[in-house]
Amino acid sequence: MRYPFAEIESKWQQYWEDNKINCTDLSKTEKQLYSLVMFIYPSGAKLHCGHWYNYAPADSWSRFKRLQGYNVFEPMGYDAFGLPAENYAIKTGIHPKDSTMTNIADIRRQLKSIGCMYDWDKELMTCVPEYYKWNQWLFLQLFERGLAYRKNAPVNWCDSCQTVLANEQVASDGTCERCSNLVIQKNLTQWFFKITDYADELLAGLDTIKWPEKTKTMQRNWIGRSYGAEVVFDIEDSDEKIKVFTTRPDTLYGVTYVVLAPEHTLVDRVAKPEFAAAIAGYREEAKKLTEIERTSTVKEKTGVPTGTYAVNPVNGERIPIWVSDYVLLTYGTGCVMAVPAHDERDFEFAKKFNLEIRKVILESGTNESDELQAAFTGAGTMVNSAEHNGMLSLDFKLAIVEKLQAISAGQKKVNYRLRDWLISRQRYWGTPIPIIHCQKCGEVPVPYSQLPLELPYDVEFKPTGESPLASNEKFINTGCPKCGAPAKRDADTMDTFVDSSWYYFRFLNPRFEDGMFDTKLAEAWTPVGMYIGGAEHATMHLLYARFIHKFLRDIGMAKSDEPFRTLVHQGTITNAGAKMSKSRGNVVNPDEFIVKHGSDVFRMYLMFMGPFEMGGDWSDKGIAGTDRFILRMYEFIKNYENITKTAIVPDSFVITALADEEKAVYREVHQTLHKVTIELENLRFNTAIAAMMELSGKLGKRFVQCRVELQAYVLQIFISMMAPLAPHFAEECWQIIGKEKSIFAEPVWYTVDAAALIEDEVMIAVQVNGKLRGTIPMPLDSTQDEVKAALQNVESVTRHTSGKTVVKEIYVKNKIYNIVVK
RNA sequence: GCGGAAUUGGCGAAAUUGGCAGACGCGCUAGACUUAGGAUCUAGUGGAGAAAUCCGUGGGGGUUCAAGUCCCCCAUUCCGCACCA
Repeated sequence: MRYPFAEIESKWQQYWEDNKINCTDLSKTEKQLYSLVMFIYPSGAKLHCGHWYNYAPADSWSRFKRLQGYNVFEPMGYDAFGLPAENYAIKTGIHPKDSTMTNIADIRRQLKSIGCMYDWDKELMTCVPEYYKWNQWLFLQLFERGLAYRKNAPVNWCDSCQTVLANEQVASDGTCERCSNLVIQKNLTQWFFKITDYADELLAGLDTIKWPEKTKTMQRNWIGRSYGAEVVFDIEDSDEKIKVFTTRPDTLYGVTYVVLAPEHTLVDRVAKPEFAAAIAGYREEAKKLTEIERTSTVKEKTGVPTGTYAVNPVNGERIPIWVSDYVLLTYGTGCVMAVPAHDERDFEFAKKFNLEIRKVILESGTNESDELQAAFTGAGTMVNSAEHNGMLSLDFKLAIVEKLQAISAGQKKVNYRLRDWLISRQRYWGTPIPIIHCQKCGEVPVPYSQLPLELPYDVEFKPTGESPLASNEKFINTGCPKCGAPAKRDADTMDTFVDSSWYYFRFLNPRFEDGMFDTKLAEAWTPVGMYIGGAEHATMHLLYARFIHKFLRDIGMAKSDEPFRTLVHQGTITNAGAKMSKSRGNVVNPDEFIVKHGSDVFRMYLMFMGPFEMGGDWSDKGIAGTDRFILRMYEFIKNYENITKTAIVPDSFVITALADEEKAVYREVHQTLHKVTIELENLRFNTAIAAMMELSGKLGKRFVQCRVELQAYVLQIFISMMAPLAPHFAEECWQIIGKEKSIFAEPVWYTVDAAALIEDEVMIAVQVNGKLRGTIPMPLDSTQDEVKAALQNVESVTRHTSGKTVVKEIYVKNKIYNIVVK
């Protein structure tokens, strides 16, 4: 005998679609809940078990909320622009648009087979002009406010993808996030979004949202705010100045040299001619190193002198200027004041090149004359610091900044690790940047009336390091909107993270034509109440979306400060220890399980495997368990056809009025309901399912002894508890017991009867010297004396106490009785 | 190097405030029903032992009447950050 899942599942999916059960009425804003999963990238690899592991439980949570009476909006769409489609085109000659559309059609079919309550009327894809028009609009809005700008900067270049990457897209081992090729540095003029303007707010906002602590920490570290001072050093025989950022202005008297990053433009201007050759050589060497080699903490320090000296603003000392790759151009000012005595890196460098190490902060318990074995980075008392000697370094830290300010040689400064978001990509399959470059007028925005600036279909994809659009004459040549002279369009396209940084707004009405999105709907439906997706986006998508949301708020489009109120990361499903990916060839296709077991069983199995946020290595070993459970329940419920029609089912029962067998059943159902409600609320599907299985085992013989009204009542509760976890199954069973309407059309979630949670008898564990010697049933809330009296007759206990002295007795009501004997 | 999370039967995993370790499921064993069983049902199932009992939550110490849970040290795995001045 098998559970006829194929008929049942297609029947209900058809029913949901025909009756628009899953279409949310967004005009009803009472008890509204926007429940979102990260939309899908439509690659050729199609849907794998990892996607199911994300989407199915997210849907179960949403369905649970719907049954509880929330008006839930659950959309799905396609993050359809991006490099893989273009790389595929280079390999096969199939146009990205064509392959993407084919993939979307396949993936849509697969998504529908999960049976999620996606509102398909709101489906969207980012690669159509109706969508990316608004990326361009957003770009122009940012541009008008100076938040989109172009600059020449050393950028991360992936030679295999033939494009630049944002910092966030470079993995920590210096490889490309997409293709794992080694990323190199290149100087290019690129478009940036000024996310740094929002650094402080992005940091502060983290305290207001319910996100995993780990993700918030990652964002905090990524933003990397640090407090300190900017100090200006004059350069001997030059009008140039060196600005440095330091978090330790208190060590200023201990500066014995200054270091510039090799790429710093100042290097050429300050270096003495006789040192130029050595510097040029050093720079060449530095360029060859990968980011990871260069920044490795174990690498030995290298560097070359410039022959020029800087002047310490507080004591007028001449200090040599060096060039070293341990200083990064992209952090702070690209220049560092070196204090070898109090900084580990400077200490190491000074030791190697025999530079002076001067102690200016004395560690308590040490003498000024003691030789430093390592840099002392803690706080202490000032020494060798002129009139400030004897001061506590912590006090001096504040005082010195005031002094610097007074002599115009520095000021307080907050510095960020976060850098502006580089959004240009030298690729085809993305949103064209709506800028025209005119010889006379410079960067001229494409007028709003001309949006969307459409991506042409006919282009050459061969990666040349230049955007494919550059070679499309028809696209690239245009007139300047300002002066009319011949001009060229920007040939780059936008990072696809621009698309995903606001898509949750667009979902509310993807066909909206009067603006980027319907702000009225947005006001009622955003921020997103529950957002579920992978943790790998912690410092990319999830940071960009917060930034864009705040920007949209600032231009009056959104009312809230944050896009995603609650965030949950599902765990990663690996296969043979590795993340599933087409290139590794370890993708597990869910389709075969759907064919063999059906969608509900597969979904339940995924949820039953373990905690949602944990993930784990793929195995289908236990799927028989959920399969058997569903079959058993189906067979069981089939015995009670139309029971709700034949019996008059009351809304509630008074437990005291029930017979003993009925009481037990009633209690078990409510205890399970209590447990399942809490577990589902917290996305602990595994324990919710376990509780359901436990209940099914317990009902057993007693169920048939119950009056028919109670039987119907119990079945109703049971099916509604199953509905979020196995929606097709529940719909079918709901119909079997005689319900006319879909359970999701008329949602029900039952209320726990508190009276049913109270047991009148409890099992007390009895210990002697902490070792379990027996358990005895006792009436609820029995006193210590009552339990003690009952224990006299328990042989397994008295055996261990008789003839011994009782030292102590501990009784925890309704739980445990521990006798300590000697 | 720094930071975080984890480590529980043969396997996936449960376990309020410290209070009966192993719920639930897989697998396994035995039985039932069957022409058959890779279907289904029933019972058993952490290890050792005939039993009483003893031992068991990565390892070692500690606190406590009582520790998977709290404290200290160590190991392994995964993740994040990695010269951030």
